[in-house]
Amino acid sequence: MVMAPTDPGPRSSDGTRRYASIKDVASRAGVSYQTVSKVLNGGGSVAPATLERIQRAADEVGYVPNVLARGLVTHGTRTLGVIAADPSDHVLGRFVVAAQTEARRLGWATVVANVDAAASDVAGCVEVLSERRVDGILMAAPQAEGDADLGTRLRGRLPVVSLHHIQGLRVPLIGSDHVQTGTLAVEHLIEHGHRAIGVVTGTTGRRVTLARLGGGAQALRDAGLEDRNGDWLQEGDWTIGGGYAATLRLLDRHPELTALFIHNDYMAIGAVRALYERGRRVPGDVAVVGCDDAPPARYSVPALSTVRVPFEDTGRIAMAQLVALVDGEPAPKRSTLLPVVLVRRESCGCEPEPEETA
Amino acid sequence: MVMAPTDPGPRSSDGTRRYASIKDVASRAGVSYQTVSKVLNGGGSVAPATLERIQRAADEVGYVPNVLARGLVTHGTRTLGVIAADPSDHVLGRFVVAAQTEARRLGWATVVANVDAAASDVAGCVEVLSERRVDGILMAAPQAEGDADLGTRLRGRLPVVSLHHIQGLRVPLIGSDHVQTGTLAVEHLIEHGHRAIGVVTGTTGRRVTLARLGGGAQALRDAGLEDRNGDWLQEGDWTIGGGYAATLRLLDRHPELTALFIHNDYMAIGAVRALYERGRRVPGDVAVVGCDDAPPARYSVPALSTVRVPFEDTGRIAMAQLVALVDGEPAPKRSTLLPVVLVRRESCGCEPEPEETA
DNA sequence: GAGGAGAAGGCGAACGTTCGCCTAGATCGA
DNA sequence: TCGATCTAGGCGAACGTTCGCCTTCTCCTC
Repeated sequence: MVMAPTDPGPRSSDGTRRYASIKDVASRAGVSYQTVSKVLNGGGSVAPATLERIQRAADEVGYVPNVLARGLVTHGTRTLGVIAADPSDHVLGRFVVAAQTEARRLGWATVVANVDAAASDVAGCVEVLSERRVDGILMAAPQAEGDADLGTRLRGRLPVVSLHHIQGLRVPLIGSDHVQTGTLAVEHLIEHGHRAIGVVTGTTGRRVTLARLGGGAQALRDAGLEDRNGDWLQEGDWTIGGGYAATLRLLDRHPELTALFIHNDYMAIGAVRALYERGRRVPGDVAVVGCDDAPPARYSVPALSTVRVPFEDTGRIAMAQLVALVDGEPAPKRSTLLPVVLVRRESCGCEPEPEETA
Repeated sequence: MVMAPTDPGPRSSDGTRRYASIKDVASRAGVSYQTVSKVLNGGGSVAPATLERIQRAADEVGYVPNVLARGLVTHGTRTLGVIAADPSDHVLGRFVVAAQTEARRLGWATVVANVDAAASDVAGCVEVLSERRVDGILMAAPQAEGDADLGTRLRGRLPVVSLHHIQGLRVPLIGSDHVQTGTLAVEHLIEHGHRAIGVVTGTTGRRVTLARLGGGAQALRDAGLEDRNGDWLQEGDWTIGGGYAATLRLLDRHPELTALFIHNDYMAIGAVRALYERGRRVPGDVAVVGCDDAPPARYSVPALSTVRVPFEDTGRIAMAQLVALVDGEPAPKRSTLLPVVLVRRESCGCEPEPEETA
């Protein structure tokens, strides 16, 4: 009795298991390897019997195409790179996953290079991606906004679509209407009768921050109120802890404040905690409106009023745009701005609207 | 006057900008391309002048090595793949980023393939990664635990290190001590005098869930209490909303409960909300202990007592282990279990310990 | 029964690298 | 002066594909 081999796959000269190549398939099927290539790519004319034989052979040896070799000759990898900021920021995480799902739907593979919170290594990410000859890049690392190098590093080599501005490089931007976000939030606080409104901002200088700030200021002017600046604004860093600390500073400077506009929901959670520790009730003493509609917002106590940002849509559309770009369609002339919507819950003082259960 | 060319880089026959190859560098430096290869890889003996000339030429044309071509001949890409569950779960996000940072430190590049919450496409991820001939895979998609195919798909081709069990495949596992997590949490509730302890579990059947459950049961037995099952246990799905709903069910079945052990902090946030809506105070009426020490835990109102899980360490160690494996070191015989620690905050009824500011 | 069309599949070259081996010249010691 | 040794760099082949073109059959039509 002959032992069945434990593994039919081909081996290298040193005996280790090797990926089967197109040639292994060919010799097993008794054809030239070019014919195998033909079959695997669905082109050319091949007799049904041969086709079936080749397909079976491929299965038997466990053939996995070598994208490296293919890319070498086709000058394309059908792979898109995503440079993502620290994905534990759920907001970007959702964006990235939506983008990847869309890419797969369109027949493209994606690889993501994550950069840590400090964005210390965007350059490294670009390198990793271009060494692998991705066909395009989706930038989702707002921390890299100030990176002057990035523009030159990316210059013209590859199609790029970005969530944020890139210095020295004109790329299609996509995102939501941050100005509107600021306007909606502050308008709503004004409707509730608030005049002494503090703001916990995102990172200073970041475009989102500027836009949300600008939208808020506009709402104040529209209501005939003066736009107070200076220490009515405190900088946060998008984290819960940052929001907590900024709120504490705000309360020290302006104990008379009755409302808070906070540039994201995580900071808003920190803010609510800070208010709680200082004995202020939300919304009784201080009303709070955040941004993003992060998952905890709805379930906080009190439930957080916020401006919902369509992250999934953004990811989907951004990726679709990138694919179009790679396919040679002209870049859109203007940035894409998705609208946002105010979600009234408890922290602003509204009777909450009914929400369907998740 | 001659116009300076806007871009010195090489172009393909159709006029589009092309990546410079080693041959472009060679002709510019006046040497054979093999010599360029020698220089770029730091091997061989080359005259200092030539070396400098080559390096300058490489800079001038903006040479970026082609990992595809290199991989073709070296049979290795110095790239590790990570299969990650939906990274908007911050907990996995932190793990992944830590792992990637470690890989970079060790001189390896990483690409991550994200799979959505339903884990509908782990197979696709494995495919994407093996087509790209990554040298090893780090699995971080607990949703895929039940995937029977996965094992065969991965079988023996590549070194794998995993965060979770993979059916039909013996791979080094790494994670934290989930049994201890359960024990610590329930012990602590018992210390506070609780006897009627409800549990909101993670996804049924998942190993983490089983382990945390087992640890809790052990704590009860050790205290001479009977381990109540059945409807003292309600299944959540790790999300805030899931925790909220499970807690509501629990309160319906057992209004007499005085404590809750919840298998992660996000569900715990939902639980606190549910208790609040039913008019129960935390910790006054019901004590709550979660797991993970997610960022919001510390800043919730009340601050959430929890069992801290060392995600960053896990990611770092997992990646280091994978690199070792790829480098040919023998696989560790036993799974790696990192210890966890109880963090007493407000929701269990303790005086909170002082914490340093983040 | 010659000519042509179409089907089936083979062949060679190229993609951008690495790697081992080879060669030409310089240096050196006896 | 001869050969040995070293240095600097060239050469050919291979990696796993794709792609355009070529060859051989078979079958049909007039």
